[in-house]
Amino acid sequence: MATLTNGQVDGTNGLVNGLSHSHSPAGCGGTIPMKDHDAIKLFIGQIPRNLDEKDLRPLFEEFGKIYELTVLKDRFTGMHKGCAFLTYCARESALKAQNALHEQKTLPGMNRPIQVKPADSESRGEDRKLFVGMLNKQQSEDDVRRLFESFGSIEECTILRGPDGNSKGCAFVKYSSHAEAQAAISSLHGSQTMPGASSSLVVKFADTDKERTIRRMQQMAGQMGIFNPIALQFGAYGAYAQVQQQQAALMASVGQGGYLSPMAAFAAAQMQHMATINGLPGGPMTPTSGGSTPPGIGAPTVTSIPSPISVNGFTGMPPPQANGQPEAVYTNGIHPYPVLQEVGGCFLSSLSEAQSPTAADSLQQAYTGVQQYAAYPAAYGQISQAFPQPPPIIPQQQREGPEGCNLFIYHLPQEFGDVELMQMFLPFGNVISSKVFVDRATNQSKCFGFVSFDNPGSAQAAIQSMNGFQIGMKRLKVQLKRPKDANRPY
DNA sequence: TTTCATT
Repeated sequence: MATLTNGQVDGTNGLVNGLSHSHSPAGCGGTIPMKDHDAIKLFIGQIPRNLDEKDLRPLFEEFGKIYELTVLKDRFTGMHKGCAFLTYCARESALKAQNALHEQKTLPGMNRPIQVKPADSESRGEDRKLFVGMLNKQQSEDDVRRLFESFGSIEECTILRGPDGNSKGCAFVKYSSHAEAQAAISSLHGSQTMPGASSSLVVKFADTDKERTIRRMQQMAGQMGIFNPIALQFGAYGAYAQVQQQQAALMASVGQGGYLSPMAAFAAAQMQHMATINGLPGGPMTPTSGGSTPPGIGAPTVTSIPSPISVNGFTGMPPPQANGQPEAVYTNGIHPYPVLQEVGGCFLSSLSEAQSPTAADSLQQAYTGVQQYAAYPAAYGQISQAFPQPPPIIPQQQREGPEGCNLFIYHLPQEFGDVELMQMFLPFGNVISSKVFVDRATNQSKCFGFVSFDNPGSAQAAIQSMNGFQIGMKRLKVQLKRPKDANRPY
């Protein structure tokens, strides 16, 4: 059917031709719908983005009277998100639809079958969903089910696959209860090594939204090209344009206390930072937090942050305490640069419920990831400053600081030169020198270098925030430089 | 080795 394979649906019959029996429920035209008190809201996934409510309605109406059907759209762009919520007047209709459709049919243009299942809001599934890693890539969903079925009733089992359909060697398994999931972890985690897997089976609770957010931010940081100094200096304003939309999204989500897309947060924070540095007004980023918004959830309160125009302004300046976090959560009381940290705080404020001294370790862990994330855009701000304005102090000569002030940095991006290296570390203090080592023959960076500060505190702060910082696929190694004569036996 | 998406 050409209409469908082209993804062109005329809205009156396109989809139904393939899927429904053109049956209309009798007796419900024109009535005001009422739903049962035990109705179930269904989540519908894998919907082609060119189908709207009126296209979808016929497909679902055959299972009963629809109370509400809403295609999810981006709040600002209006972009179809490829999924919908569906509530039938009768609970029974939802069950019938789920049975008949879930994973049973692939809509035109989609490469995975339609999803019809209770919405997250109906159940709260996170605490019974497991991530299973280190599977053999040949193992099917059924194989995984067999492995897990003795611990409880499995509601969902999905092998993660790439675009080519190949297994990524991991899966999600959702039980009907937390206890069942826990039992599976106890019995299966590390219990065996699948042929071809590089280590033993991993069975753990799947990431929470927050963990996923953090993971995504890290990935995004690698993707956006912001670690490439060329892109940084010449592409900053292009990036600015690209993300404006997302900034708008950030504003409203923050204002409404809604979900904050990591991309939006990241982009907005960058722009905020740039605006601040360039002495521009913060645009529409008026903090709207208040009322029930928890501390730290507000828009990054740039207005409350001293303008970081002075390079020295970064030195040892204690940032505002987002969330009222105790000092203890920062190792040694050393703080990353404040601007993005507040955005970090935004994500973390909810991670840090139920604070207690015993929670300090896990908090520290949580902070480490975000702190790392938080740190770079500070450097980014500095670099963007270099674009419209003369660059900050460039060291005229190699100077080594006192012991404890000199850092060795490994796994630098290939493109990084002395200046980029310095800019990356400026947020932590006065950089008195920076040197990337280059291959004499090729003039290519050897991807390591040295940075010297004028005081050990700055060096420690830099280690704290930048060691392990993910850039693309690599993580920076940032440690104290060994004293000159160390490790020389002669 | 953490998903395509959950107002």
